[in-house]
Amino acid sequence: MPDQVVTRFAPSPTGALHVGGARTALFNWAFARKHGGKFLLRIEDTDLARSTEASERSMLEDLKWLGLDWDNEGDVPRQSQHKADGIYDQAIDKLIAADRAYEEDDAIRFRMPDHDITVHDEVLGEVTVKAGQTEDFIIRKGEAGGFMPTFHLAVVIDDAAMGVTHIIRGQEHLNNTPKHIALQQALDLPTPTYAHIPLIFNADGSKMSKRDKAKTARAAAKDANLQPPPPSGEGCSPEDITAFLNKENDDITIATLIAQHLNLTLPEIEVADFRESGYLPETLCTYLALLGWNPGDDVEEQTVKRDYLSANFDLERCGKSNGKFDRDKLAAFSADAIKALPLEVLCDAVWMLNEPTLSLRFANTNDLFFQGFCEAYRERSKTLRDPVKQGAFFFVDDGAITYDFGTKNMKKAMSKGDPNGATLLAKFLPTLEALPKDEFGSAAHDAINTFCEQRELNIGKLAQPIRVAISGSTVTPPIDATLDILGKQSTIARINNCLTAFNNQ
RNA sequence: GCCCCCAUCGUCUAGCCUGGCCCAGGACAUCAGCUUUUCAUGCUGAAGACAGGGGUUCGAAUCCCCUUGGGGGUACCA
Repeated sequence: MPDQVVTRFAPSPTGALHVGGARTALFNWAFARKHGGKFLLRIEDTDLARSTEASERSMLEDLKWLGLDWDNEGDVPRQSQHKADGIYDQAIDKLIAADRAYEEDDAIRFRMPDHDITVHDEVLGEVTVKAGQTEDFIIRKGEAGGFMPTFHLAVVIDDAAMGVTHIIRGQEHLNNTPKHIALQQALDLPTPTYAHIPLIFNADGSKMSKRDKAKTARAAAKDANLQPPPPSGEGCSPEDITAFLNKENDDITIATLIAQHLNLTLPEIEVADFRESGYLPETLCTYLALLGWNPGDDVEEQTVKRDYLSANFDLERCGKSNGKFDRDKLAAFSADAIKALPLEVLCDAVWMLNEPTLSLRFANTNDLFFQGFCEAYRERSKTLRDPVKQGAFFFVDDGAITYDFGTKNMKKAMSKGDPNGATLLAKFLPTLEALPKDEFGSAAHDAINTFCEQRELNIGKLAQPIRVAISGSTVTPPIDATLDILGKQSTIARINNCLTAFNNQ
């Protein structure tokens, strides 16, 4: 191990940071932290046409959100700048002078050596590529590419310039490594230690890509028998939608529109998607770390947090085989993490999601009713969005709750038995009305108990009709907590509405 | 096609390097039971894998070879 370990994450800013990149970043970060070294960032923007500043900004933001801090904050090198500084041209001149590179058309090609090259990989072991197996490759693009260095030349030079000692990257680069080693040798640069980590795929083995969103939206549209026009909206015409449904494009905007219209969640691919869906950054780090790395001894998710990784991560325990991204497992980790959160932290995290409906009923994070709301849903939530999703009935007007008394569960709650739920509900209403506004939930709970005991009824006989009345469904958190959050006024109003609707059906 | 990598339950994996403690352990998912005023949670239990074939060895998930399967690369993308 060198005196000072230096790792780097070097994304090309051509889109959003996606989970594969996030894991690469995480491993580089963890390895550097473990060895008290440095974790650096670099922007690989040699592809002038595809690189954007917006993408660069979003990637840095996503890394920050994940909690992966880098040590060259404020001084993140960009290859386009290095090009301007002339450091690539110097190397090219040197290679041409030594006859290790030659011009072809207006590009410059590196001459591969005629000996075998062995990569000493920390996770895969020794990989030898025979002489003649790798073709001479372009190191500087022609005029069309702005005479920019290619990725191969730029990485080699920049890694050396930044003093990078360990390169942890995806296995898609394994075949590039002999090229890079050859370049390092020709340029008299040291060869860093390499570690190629396995790739991440979808559960069905396909590549995880943005197109999955379009595919999901299309499939859902087909299932719902969505005819072309429906969701058209801002900046999107019926023709656009037809084109999208006919697979003429994979426009994410249209996919998102359809998803909203159909009320479905598109598969998360990029880090930002997971944040948007309400996953905690720590949860994503844990899941990603365990997909490809494992501390052994049956150590599982509850232990493998960022701090643990920065103290224990190593290359020896990286797996060699590709993994499949399992959303159920991530969700399970997320549910566990949410359960373990201190209440204030949970409240802040839910509030930060900026759900517009939240401020309709709650003042701020310190609102005791909001805290009750978060507490009521913590055990039921897989993501931070779940409280608002599952508790949507809290946020509508009392008159806007709709009742469908025809479904099996609703029938059971309201119509079955003698007396039936609706009758019990009507009988119980005066008792509720007589209760004080404060501590309404627990008072109501006591009243329900008494009411049922007197009549030798199972508590559910009354609790279920109340659930139905206040939520329009048979599922809510425990009655006392729910009524506490909802308050006396809304509870009474909803019960009245419900009884009216029931009698009018 | 050629080159490279990989191969344990459906999934992520422990065990493999340093063969015997492994008729293979954990987690997620699944199923069943208990808890329960709904939904969850929680608890208990069940089912579930060494890709196939050859070797080596007293003994192989562990070492070697072949086959098969999966993946990556083969760009003036990174």
